[in-house]
Amino acid sequence: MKKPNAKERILETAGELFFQRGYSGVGINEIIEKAGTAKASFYQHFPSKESLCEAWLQEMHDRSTDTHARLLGSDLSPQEMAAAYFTHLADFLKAGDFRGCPYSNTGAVSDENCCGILKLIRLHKESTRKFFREIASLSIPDAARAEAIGDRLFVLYSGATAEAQNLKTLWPVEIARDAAVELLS
Amino acid sequence: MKKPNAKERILETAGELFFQRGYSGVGINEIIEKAGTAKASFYQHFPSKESLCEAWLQEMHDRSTDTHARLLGSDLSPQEMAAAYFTHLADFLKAGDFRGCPYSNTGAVSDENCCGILKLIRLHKESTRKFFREIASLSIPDAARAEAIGDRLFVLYSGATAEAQNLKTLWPVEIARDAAVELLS
Amino acid sequence: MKKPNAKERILETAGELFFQRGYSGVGINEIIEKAGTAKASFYQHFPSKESLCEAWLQEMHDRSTDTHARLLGSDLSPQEMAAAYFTHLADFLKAGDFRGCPYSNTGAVSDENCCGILKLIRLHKESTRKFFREIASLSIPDAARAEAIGDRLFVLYSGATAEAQNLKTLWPVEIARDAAVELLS
Amino acid sequence: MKKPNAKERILETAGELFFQRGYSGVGINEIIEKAGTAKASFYQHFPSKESLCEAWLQEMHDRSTDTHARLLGSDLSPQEMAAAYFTHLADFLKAGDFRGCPYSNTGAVSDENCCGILKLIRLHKESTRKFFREIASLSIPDAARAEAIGDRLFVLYSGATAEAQNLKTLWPVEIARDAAVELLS
DNA sequence: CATGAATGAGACTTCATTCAT
DNA sequence: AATGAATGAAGTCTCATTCAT
Repeated sequence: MKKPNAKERILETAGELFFQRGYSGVGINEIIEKAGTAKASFYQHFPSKESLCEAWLQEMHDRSTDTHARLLGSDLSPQEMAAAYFTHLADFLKAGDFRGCPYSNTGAVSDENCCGILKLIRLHKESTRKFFREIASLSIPDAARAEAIGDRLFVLYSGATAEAQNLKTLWPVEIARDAAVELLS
Repeated sequence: MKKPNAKERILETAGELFFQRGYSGVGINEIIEKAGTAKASFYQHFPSKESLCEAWLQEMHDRSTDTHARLLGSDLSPQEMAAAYFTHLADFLKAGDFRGCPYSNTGAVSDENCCGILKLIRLHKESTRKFFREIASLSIPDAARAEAIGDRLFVLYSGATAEAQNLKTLWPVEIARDAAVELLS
Repeated sequence: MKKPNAKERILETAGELFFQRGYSGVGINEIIEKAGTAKASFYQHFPSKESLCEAWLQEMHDRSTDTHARLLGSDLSPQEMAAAYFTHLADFLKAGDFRGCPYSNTGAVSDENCCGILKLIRLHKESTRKFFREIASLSIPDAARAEAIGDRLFVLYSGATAEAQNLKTLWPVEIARDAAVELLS
Repeated sequence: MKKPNAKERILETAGELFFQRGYSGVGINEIIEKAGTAKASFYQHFPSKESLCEAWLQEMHDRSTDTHARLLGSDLSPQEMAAAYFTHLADFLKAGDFRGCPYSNTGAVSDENCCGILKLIRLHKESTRKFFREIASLSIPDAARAEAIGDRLFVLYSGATAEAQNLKTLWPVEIARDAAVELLS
């Protein structure tokens, strides 16, 4: 009755469930049941539900860091980079039933006690902000203006994600993409 | 020890708690305790926790409708209207410990079963979107372009609120305000 | 499926179980099962397992206070009082399968976090000590000597209870009773 | 990172923890963590937590047997022996944060299933009783009376230890020592 | 001889809700 | 209209133990 790789199965299962229904909407019981693990096996690998959430956020952050680097390392123009990113965002949202940004959603149910979680959320958000600033700096010579435009892209990105979730539609992403392309012209 | 207006006290108490800690982070027990009501009195006035949430969202929506009408009825220029709105948003966020948008936060923990809640969220969001479109239409003659710019303002507003919550800072709001003023020039 | 008087049944059931197997050896699940209550019913009446323990200790303390008062108010001689008390102790231990002193047993598994429990234990022990001092003062004119003898009776009583538990025998109680009578002569 | 003498380290660590917080208050996980051993290494040396407890009690019993023999073999008078023993007890209790008698504390959380543990407790208690009887026999010619007085010393010793633990004070030990000296005069 | 992953059972506590009065 | 007691289900987490390597 022993099954190996419990940790991986738990992390993968939890990732899906947290994404679909939110950190507070998913219990340990459901996670371990769907992962086919015993409760104690879970706590062997993760000291708490909170730490599981942190592992999930960290894993996604690593992946998004890769995506950012790949885009910035491509031979696309800044506008094309932004457009590609928003297109990728639209695909992601559509595929995920418009569940929005996992970081923002998690932050919505985390109080100041969850400092590990909150730190990861801020880390990811600042990292994404930096990504947009770098794109902006590629097409805008003035450094200060480039930073401001980068931040504007970041805010558009965040709003597009949030409202696509709230309204279950993709038009906010399209609006944001158009605005981004305009800002980078 | 009889206290009148139990329903109002419950609604007010729940509003504060839901706002501060999120719908899923507050239990009925805490609400009735802080409101000074009995368990069964609560269920006399609200058939479920969900319906209490709906009443809260509805109440806030009514207030924001008033705010929108007052702004649109003022003699401010479109840019001034937008600027005033974002300034008001900054004040609201600062006063509320950067808890962000109650609607988005509630949506983050509601699944498709909570259709009443989701409907109110969409109602409010569409109403806010319409508010920004009306502002845009005041300064942009072309109707289609005005709608697009209004939507852009709406997305900026949403992103500013979300990231102010995530990063516990006001710069996203300032970025959004600057962008809004620029778009309306 | 509703049953009234849950609190009383819980307290009675818990008392028996705590006494028989110790505070740490009995779980909430067993208590509520034997009491025929739902788990949430338990927590309606007692905020925690610890507070249930406190209620149990308090209840026993009240009973022992009555016993002390009744003995001291009787027309027995001091020696007869002490003898009666140790006889009563022997009966109690025999009836209870030699489980010893509930207070000492509970103290053996309570750390400094359980300050409410520890306070009740000390309260009861000091109260019992006072009871023995009062008996001693009835037959010993010198106040200081009476207090010392009273304390000696108290220590004998405690040791008799403890070793009757450890050795599952009554001779320690008989030894203590003989010593007590001798000390009061 | 290999560490030798895993068994000894486990026994030593467990001894400290069992003494400080009681048998039921310490888990295997904490023991092996503090001892720096792996779970399975523990079960290689001890078939169960219960058997670890037995090893601990046995070890302490051996040490106390030595102490008894050394005292009885000394050239002290019976009164001096008793006084020295109670002084040693006071030092032990003060040093150990008034945790009382490990045997009695362990017995308080052991039911009839733990027959190995209970047997060791009885063994140790009878051995201590015998020690006091031997002291008494040194100063009391009549054999029967010596045995009774020895038992009385034993009960005083037990009560002093128990109440020093309950009340976190040393006066019960002093009372018992005074009584012991008086009984041996 | 040593290890770390896996486990079933159970720990204490809280959830939103309903009942009888 | 108002109440406090009662509830089933679920919450997070820990227990002593065993397994394959």
